[in-house]
Amino acid sequence: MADNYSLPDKVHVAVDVVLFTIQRSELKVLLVKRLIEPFAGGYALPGGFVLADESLEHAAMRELQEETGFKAHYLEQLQSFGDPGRDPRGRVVTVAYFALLPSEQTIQPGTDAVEAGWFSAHAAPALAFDHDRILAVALRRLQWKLDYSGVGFDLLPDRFTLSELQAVHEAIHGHPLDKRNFRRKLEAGNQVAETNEMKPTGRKPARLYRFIGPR
Amino acid sequence: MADNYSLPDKVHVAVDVVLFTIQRSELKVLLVKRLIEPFAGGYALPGGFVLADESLEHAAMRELQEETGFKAHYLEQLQSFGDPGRDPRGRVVTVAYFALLPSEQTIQPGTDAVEAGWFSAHAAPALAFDHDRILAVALRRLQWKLDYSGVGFDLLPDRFTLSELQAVHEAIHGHPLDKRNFRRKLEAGNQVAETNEMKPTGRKPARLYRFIGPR
DNA sequence: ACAAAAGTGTTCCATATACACCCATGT
DNA sequence: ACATGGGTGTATATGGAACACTTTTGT
Repeated sequence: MADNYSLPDKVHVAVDVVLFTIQRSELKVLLVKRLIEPFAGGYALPGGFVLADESLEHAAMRELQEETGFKAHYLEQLQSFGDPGRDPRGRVVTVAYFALLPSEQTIQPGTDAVEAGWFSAHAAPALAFDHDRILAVALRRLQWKLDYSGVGFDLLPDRFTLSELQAVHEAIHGHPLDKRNFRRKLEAGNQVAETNEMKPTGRKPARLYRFIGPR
Repeated sequence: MADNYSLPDKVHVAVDVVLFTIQRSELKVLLVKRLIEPFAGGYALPGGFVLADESLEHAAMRELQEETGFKAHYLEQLQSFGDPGRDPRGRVVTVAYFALLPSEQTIQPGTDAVEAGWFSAHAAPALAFDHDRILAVALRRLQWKLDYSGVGFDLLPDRFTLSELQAVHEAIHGHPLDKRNFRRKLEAGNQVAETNEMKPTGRKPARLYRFIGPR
């Protein structure tokens, strides 16, 4: 770490959170409406500045909670974005986070501070700052993680049917999957265990499963 | 992005660079000796503070160049580290970068500003700050990228033998690979093309290859 | 009875792994 | 001539992809 340079006190650090959920088998992302300039009236990812004594993760959780009322079920760092000029107010480096919310909890957000809402993740409106780019990176990461870890479970309640889980995967990848292949892979992965409970579906009842093992 | 919070002007932004190279079939990482407190006399990753009007990538390249004289062949963002307390001087969020240098260029670094040197990446000394953690993350990323992209080529001169390339993979993964399987996978990947040149090896000459196609 | 989603196996193909010998050169 | 690393093929195991019918319930 160089000590032979004076500190540039004008660089600020923010966090932004890409919170995904599933609603009616569609992948949604949480956006907030900006009330003030710049980009007033436009949509942006929830986020804000990091406080002097909190970790980056804490800042991400706090901003999400304060701005939208939601508490993410899964949170991981995505990438940092710091091009000069990405924020017209000054030099802001943002650490982007990627978060998931189980579908049961996606009630409409409490409009405490700002207007927030769920938008189709695959067809989101144009966003403020470089948030389009951040969203695109988050989407790719989500698709990737889905195949290589059990991250899909964080989008469902703790008891779920296999068809519901498959719908999550289909919504994220944007194309249909083969039911039998999907189930075989799940068995092999030892990530789900059946329960004794059945879910009445209106037609033939479906067995409920629960998540086990490491994600 | 929250506007209802005053900006915490005490958060500084730095970059740190994990520069890998191959020397005598061993994976090495570039470390600098710290001349002043904190951690004076200890080793650390090269890095320093981001200037007000440069991109994060630019800061990474600049600090590497200034501190060690090296110019990375490949540079990509790794992850950001920002726990309060990671730097005893104050609140510093660092954006870590991951970089590669072809083995031909790993002459001893110019000791302009600080003492720098190459250390075994798998058995590096204890590092200042949280740089051990950063190095560990970089190593995992390197191993991962090696299998899923042509990143290994950035560690070799632009003409290389297949045995040299295999040695790079073995050094990074830390275990031997099967020669025929390794070569078959390369062919399938369409990432290398043979040249007409042969490299005299002291024994049977080896064909030189060059990198083609996307990495 | 019928509509609708739940559940269940097999075949085929591609990719990964294990393994051993001859070749060309410099000394 | 011999020592050294360069170069080459085959057989087996494993994982992914394609594909259709029966079952159970509510109406």
